[in-house]
Order: sequence, then C-alpha cells, then structure tokens
Amino acid sequence: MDKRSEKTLDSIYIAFTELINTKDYDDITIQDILNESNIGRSTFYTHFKTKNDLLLSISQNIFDHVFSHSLQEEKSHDFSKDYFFDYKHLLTHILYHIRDEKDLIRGVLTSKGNSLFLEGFKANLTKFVNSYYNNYPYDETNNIPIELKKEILVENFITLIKYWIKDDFNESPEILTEYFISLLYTKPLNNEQK
Amino acid sequence: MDKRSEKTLDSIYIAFTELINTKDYDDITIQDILNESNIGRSTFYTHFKTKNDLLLSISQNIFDHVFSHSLQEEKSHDFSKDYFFDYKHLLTHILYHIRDEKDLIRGVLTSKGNSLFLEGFKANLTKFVNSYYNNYPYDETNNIPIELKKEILVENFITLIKYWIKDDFNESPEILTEYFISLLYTKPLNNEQK
DNA sequence: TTTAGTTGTGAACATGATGTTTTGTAAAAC
DNA sequence: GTTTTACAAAACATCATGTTCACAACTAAA
Repeated sequence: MDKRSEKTLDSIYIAFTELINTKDYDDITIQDILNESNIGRSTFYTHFKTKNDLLLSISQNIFDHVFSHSLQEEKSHDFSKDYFFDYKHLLTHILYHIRDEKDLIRGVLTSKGNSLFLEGFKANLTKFVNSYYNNYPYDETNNIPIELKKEILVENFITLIKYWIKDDFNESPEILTEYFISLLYTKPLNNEQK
Repeated sequence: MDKRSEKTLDSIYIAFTELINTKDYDDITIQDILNESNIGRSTFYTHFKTKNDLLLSISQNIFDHVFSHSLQEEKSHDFSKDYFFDYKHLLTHILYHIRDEKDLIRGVLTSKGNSLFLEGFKANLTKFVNSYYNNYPYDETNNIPIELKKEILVENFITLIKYWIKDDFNESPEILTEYFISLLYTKPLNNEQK
C-alpha cells in the first residue's frame, strides 16, 4: 500500500478519534475532519464515500482487533468439557482488547448518533452468544424465549462496557467478567416469587 | 390554545409518525415533514426550532402518556406492604400504555438516530427504578454495584420492548411482565458457579 | 536517473437542506 | 366589528455535501 495513503488514513483516523471525544458523531462534519486532519476534500472522497462509510471502516478495525482472535480460538478449541470456564476466559480476553482501544470505544460508544457502531458491535456479540448456545444449548435459568435471552445478554454486555467507561476503566477485566456472570445466575428471592 | 395551532401540530405529528415508519430519523428532512403535512416552512419554525426539537416534543407527549399515571399512582400509594406486587402491577400498566402508542414507539425505537428518544425513555425508566429501590433498598440477588444493576434493569426493559415490537406486539403485557421479572430472579446453575 | 502510473491537492462548482424574513390573507379571539 | 394571531408563499443567505479538473508530489520499476 502506498505510504501516502497510509499516512492519509492515519491522519483521518486520528482526527476522527480526536473529534469523537469532543463532540457527538452527529455534530461532526466532514469539513471538521478535513480541518482537523489537514487533508483535502477530494482526498477524503477518494478513500471514503460518506462519513458513515468512515465510521464503518473504523468500526471494522475495532472489531477485527477485539473479536477476531476470540473467534479463531473458538474454532480451534474443543469445548466439549469446561465450556463454561473457556467462555469465561474468552470474555475476559475480549474485555482486555476493548480496554486497548478505550479512547476510540469511549468516544464512539458515548456519542449520540452511534447506531452504526452499536449495530456492528451487537452483530459481533451475537455471534459470540450464538456460539455459546451452540455448545451449550440448554439454558433453564429462566422461562423466557431463547431469542429474547440472547438479546438481553448482548445488551447486558454493552451496558457493562458503558458502566466501565463511566468508571474510567478503573476495574479489572476479571471483575467485569464476574459482574457479567453474576447477572446470568442470580440468587432467587427468599420471599414470594410470583 | 388556538384551534389553528392545534390543527397544525396535529398534522406535523401525524406526518412524523408516518415518516418515521418508512425511513430512519436521520434520513427525514424538515422538507419531508413540510411536504407530508402540507404546512409552510415558516409555520414549522414558529412551532419548533429544529427537527430534534420536534422529536423532543413528541417524546415528551409519549412519556406523559406512558409514565405520568404510574408516577402519580406511586406517590399516592402506600408501598410498605406488597411492594413487589404493586410494582409488578405498575409495570404491566406501563406496558399497556406503550402498546397504545405502538405506531409511534415502533418507529422511533426501531429507527437509527433515535438517541434523543432513547435518552428520555431511559431517564423516565430510571426514575421508576429508583423509586423501586427507595421502597426496597436491599437487593442481594447478585454482587454487583447498585448503579450497574439499575442500568441493567433499564436496558433490559428497553430490550424487552424491542423484542415486543419485533413480535408485532403479539404477546400480552402480562406475559411481558413475567419475562421481565424472570430476568431479575433466575435459577442458579446446578453445576459449578465460579 | 528517468519514466510511467498512481495518489494527493486546491479551487471551483452544482446541489440541496437549513433557517430567516417579508408580505398578504384567513381565521380566531375579544 | 375590530384586533390579534397563525398561516402560506416566496425570496434569500448560509452551509455542508459531493463532484470535477488541472496540476503537483510521490512511488516503483526499468
């Protein structure tokens, strides 16, 4: 790849990371990105079709980093025993990768108008959840439709990340994993249930 | 209020409801709204400052309908006994109101660029959750920070609504309430927990 | 080092949405 | 019946978007 292109893409990514931490995605104009990165308008359009296209590209970079290793590990690994421990380990692994990208993820997950990123994030998490249920299809912890349960798991994970961001990534990935698992298997109430 | 204003606001609301069910919020232009509602540009701007201002107004209408009765009931009611049953009842009540507004809520909750509505929705749900924990501050069902737990509850409720929408509001509010409660108090795993 | 091909740049331009202002008209309020 | 208020239509300035073009800068291969 041309070194100039690389340099250009880098400055665009850096400019975007800078901007997304100062204002909402909706409020960032392509003009802002051109000013911040000091590149020409036509240059931007040779690399990206729209602002959303840029966000998709950035999101994909994040997902590659955060998920690819996990999914690869998932395929090469035998989950017939200790599946629970293994998935717990994968989860922690993902959290470590998320922390690596904290500047970008904080910006993109805190910002309004983040639906494009969220969509992709959920899609990747859904793959992960499906993989879990493929290896362990019997979930009798509560009597709700399995599709709803999966969506709840995905949303819970995202809420966990947002909590982590608010906490400025203070707690460890291991603690976060414990929180997530704790949400899955709660103690029943001691008084009336119905 | 002037009958002409009322009529104008109505046509704007109706036009917006129509549009939000055909395209994403981001893609709706003020021009679209003018065309759909057959009102003049200047008329729109005498009532609303921006498109977001319109969405805020519409959101507030929804929240007034969905939540006001519940919060009023919550204040006048004695929750010292049977708090659990009472909150369950309030929850079902809220779900009935949501179903009343299903066309608007479906559009606004399914659409991309819905962060304004979501924000207000979460704020109202948070009030509700806080009210619950004020009357019953001891939650020992899992060992996670109470603020995280509250956010999870709010997000779970929204996920539940989205599931309901996908299901085209087929299941009853009572069933939905059962799902939500079932998420709160799950059975523990019978094999290893840690 | 030269050359051929690719990529970046600035400027100019067309387009379309936003938001403001003005003027005349119709409806509501008193 | 008079006054007040809301409306529509049109014109306008502004701004972001996206395209085009001619030229400069860079890369890679001979």
